[in-house]
Amino acid sequence: MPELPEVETYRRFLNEVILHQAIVALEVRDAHVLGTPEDVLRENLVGRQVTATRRIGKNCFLELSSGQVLALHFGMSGDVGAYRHDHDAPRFTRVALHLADGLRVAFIDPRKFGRIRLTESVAHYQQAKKLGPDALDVTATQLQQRLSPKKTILKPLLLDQSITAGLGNWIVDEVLFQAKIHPERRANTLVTAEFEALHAAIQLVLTTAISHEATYRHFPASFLIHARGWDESATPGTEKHLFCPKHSKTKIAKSYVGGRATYVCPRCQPEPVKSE
DNA sequence: ACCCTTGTTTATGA
DNA sequence: ATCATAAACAAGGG
Repeated sequence: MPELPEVETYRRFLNEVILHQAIVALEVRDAHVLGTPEDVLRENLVGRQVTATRRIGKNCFLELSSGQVLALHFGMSGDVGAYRHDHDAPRFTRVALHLADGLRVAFIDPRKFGRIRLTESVAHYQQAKKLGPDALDVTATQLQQRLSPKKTILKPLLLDQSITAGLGNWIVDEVLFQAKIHPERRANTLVTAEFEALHAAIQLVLTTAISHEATYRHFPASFLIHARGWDESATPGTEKHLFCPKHSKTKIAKSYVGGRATYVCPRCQPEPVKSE
């Protein structure tokens, strides 16, 4: 689930539990999630402390007292947790930082697409990974500048972390629904008012999601996410509320855009005409 | 047993 | 150079 709102929620959690405390041990339960060799990581972590936390898009950073930075990416299924006793370690804990006061901070990742690596600075990492401006910082003008030269369809561009960092699959669908723009519109056909609507929708969706700590069930009824069928009966074909939150008679359409599952209200988000 | 999945990287071909 | 597509990564859960 980790898109920007989840990662921001993780960052705030880490900021609460880990700041200004000596790291006394690095426990590696599965080295697969390490993007830096275990011994190098241990050398740079043990005896140091985290002085600040940062986030760009879906990446979380722990700034260390050594000046180095620990970069966390959560892949498809990453999470964080804290525990005190070994037998209380969350299931799928892959790595844990042991703190001076006995608390252990867990990097949890069932599917192991996440990575923990050391980097010299946040700026260096941002450049190396080609991350664009964070989705919460990007302005309507910047969006227009970055998107309008492109003739390709909008949704894959919004998922592209080098254009703007932090938007994932469901958020893009939610943003486009709130902005009333079809995901297959060509980016160069959007008018200024639509870039402004896009920007407003990004702000709305991200701030709403963060304020609910990314718990989907608590999102407003006006959100498309409730039509994705993630709740209760998630068996394909048996999804429950498949109707538009604004047009209770209009069924939400599911398709694949850029190879990703995509949900659209055909009435709120009219399909582009062929000439576009 | 089969199909789906929130992300990113890489290969391949147009 | 740009773009589209698919596969790969790994594994849980329906």
